[in-house]
Amino acid sequence: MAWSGRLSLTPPTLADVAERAGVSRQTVSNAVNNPELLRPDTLARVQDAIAELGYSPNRAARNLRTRASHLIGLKFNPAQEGTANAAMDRFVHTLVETAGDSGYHILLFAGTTDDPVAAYDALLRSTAVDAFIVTDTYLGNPQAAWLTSRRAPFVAFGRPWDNPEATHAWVDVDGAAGAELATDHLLDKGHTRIAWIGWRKDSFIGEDRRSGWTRSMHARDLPTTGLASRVEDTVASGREAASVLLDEAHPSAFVCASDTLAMGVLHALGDRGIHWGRDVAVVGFDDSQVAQVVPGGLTSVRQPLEQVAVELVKALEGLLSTPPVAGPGVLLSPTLAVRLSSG
Amino acid sequence: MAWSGRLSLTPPTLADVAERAGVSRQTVSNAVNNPELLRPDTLARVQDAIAELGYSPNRAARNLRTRASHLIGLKFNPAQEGTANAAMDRFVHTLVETAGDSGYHILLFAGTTDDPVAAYDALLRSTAVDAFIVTDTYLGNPQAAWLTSRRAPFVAFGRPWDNPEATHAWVDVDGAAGAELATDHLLDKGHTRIAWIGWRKDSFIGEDRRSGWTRSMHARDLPTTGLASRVEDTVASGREAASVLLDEAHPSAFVCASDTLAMGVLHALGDRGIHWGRDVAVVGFDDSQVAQVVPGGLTSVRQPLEQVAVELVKALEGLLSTPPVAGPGVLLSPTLAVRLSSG
DNA sequence: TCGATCCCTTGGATCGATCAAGCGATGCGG
DNA sequence: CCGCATCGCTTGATCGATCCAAGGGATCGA
Repeated sequence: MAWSGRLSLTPPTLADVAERAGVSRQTVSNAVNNPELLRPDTLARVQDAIAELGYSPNRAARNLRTRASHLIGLKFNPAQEGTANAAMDRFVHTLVETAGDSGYHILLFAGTTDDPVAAYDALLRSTAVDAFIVTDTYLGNPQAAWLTSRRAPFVAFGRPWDNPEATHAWVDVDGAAGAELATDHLLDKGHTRIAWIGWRKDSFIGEDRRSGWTRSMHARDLPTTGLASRVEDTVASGREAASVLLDEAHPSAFVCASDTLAMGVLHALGDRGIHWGRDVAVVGFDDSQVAQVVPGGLTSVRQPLEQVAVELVKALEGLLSTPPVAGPGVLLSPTLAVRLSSG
Repeated sequence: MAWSGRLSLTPPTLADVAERAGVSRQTVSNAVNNPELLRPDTLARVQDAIAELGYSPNRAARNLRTRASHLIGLKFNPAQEGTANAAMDRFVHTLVETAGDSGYHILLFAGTTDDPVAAYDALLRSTAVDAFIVTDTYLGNPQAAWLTSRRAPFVAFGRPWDNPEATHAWVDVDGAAGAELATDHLLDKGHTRIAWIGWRKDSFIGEDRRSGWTRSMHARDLPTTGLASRVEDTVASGREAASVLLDEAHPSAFVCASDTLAMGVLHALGDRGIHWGRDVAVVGFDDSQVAQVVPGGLTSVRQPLEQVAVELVKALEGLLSTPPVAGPGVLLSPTLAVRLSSG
């Protein structure tokens, strides 16, 4: 506060504080970074001076000397229009908070689709960030391999599906367990013909979630053939897939790989005057805002994004400490947000 | 690329490039910052060396010398659970892209609710950011006044409702025009009894949007008394308000201050077996993902967030140029995304 | 031939913090 | 009383880019 009233617009420096407290610059530096090195009375005197002047270390200078920026790079991938996947919002928020508690800020950057590593490269070369959090792992992950070869510290939100040999740190949510949770929930409600609507086969995440559904069905010796459909992640294709399944397989419940697809199912049911939640149960995936506000509510698998953020930051702290501590992967379990759509 | 293969893990410096290109450090610096000062052939030679070494200026060093970080601070306010307001997502994305084109990155930080300016203060004092984009202006805006007194460059997304004298730069969307657009649309469809469900009176934005509805109604000499309701921004209160209005005022259409409230209206209509879109029209506000994926689609006022981002960055560039150019406020017009809920 | 550009070099200082070495005072054992 | 380690603090160098001032060499026109 103090210096804002002064004539000079430049913030106070370490030297200013030193002069005021009657000590050397280094002592002030120690007061800030290694207080235990100072005698209590000196420390108090320096802290008083710091408070009086409203001193805060200059980031640029500190970054230059210590070769660290205390910034974590995050490529911001927005939700697609017309889908229900707004997980980024909730995730980023807790990430910002958690990182902040550890003294890190999040630096957002945009990526060009044609060259996915260009933006990472630019930030690394200019030493603008200390590490990255990589989230766009839906279809393989060229960034991870590239960052590894570059020896750049990073943690991935998402398993290295395309490369089981990968040794980097990662945090992920067990999608199979989520789908299993959803299917078990429906089975417990008495359903036996439970259909699956998921993504196309080239999606690792989609196949993972699907495996939870099969696992759950097979555990009760129920058939799955003819009950599954794999489509694009849009409301329209979810609606179409549901329509076909209703005609051909007569399911009494649906589990979907996303809330977007689940909305498509609701749409198809509405077309036929079927009362969803009463006549046919529907469960989505991601617990998006859509699931929360649609009349009656859509039962949906909820990813523990807050926990994910905490684990990511924990892993990053390990990587950035000296010596670096490389943790193994962390797999978290989702929960089920039960609402009226599942009866 | 090049240096990543070398034994040394330190990135190349300006001096390295200079040596390789056979020029002085100053010339390399000029090649990067003032290319027009160099003879074309020298420039090419230096650029080759830069490319070969994979050189990129060290941000920390540059920041220290130039007293600029090329970072824009943005407090990340997440959408509330259970509401449909995920505008942040779309807004942040375009902001990151637009800022990136101008050489700026976005630094996210979290704010504590008890002291709204503490986080701003810390970043300013440590010279971590060059400027701020302030978005949380729903109920007055203490940050703006504080930042002004601190002489910190910033642009607000949202008008200075609580202080018309404020001189800072801002960008906003004309909420009244949006509500007017929505109401006119319904009037054109033949509706005359159009109800309004908005926020509590202490919300400047809510009152602004409401004024668009009254303006539109009065322009056609239609009454508004008894047709309006002011509640919390939740699905439940929207539902309740709609229910009361349906009983007492028998409207044939609703205009809402948010998609969240509009979802509440859909809920209330569903409760009574009224077919929305056919029997009763509904229009929401914000064009959230919910509006886009709800079966049939919810007609909604769409804010031009991409334009907002562009204008914000433009204003910031003005503020950060020398001499600073302070632009006046910019008011943008929303559009209407028409879907089946309005017939 | 002289001077005026133009393009680049040279050497240095600077931004503000941290690192590494060093120095005086104190305490303790021999 | 000396030697030596320890504590608490100071001093000079350093990170890498930019800014500044002065000047040198080549080219060109007068």
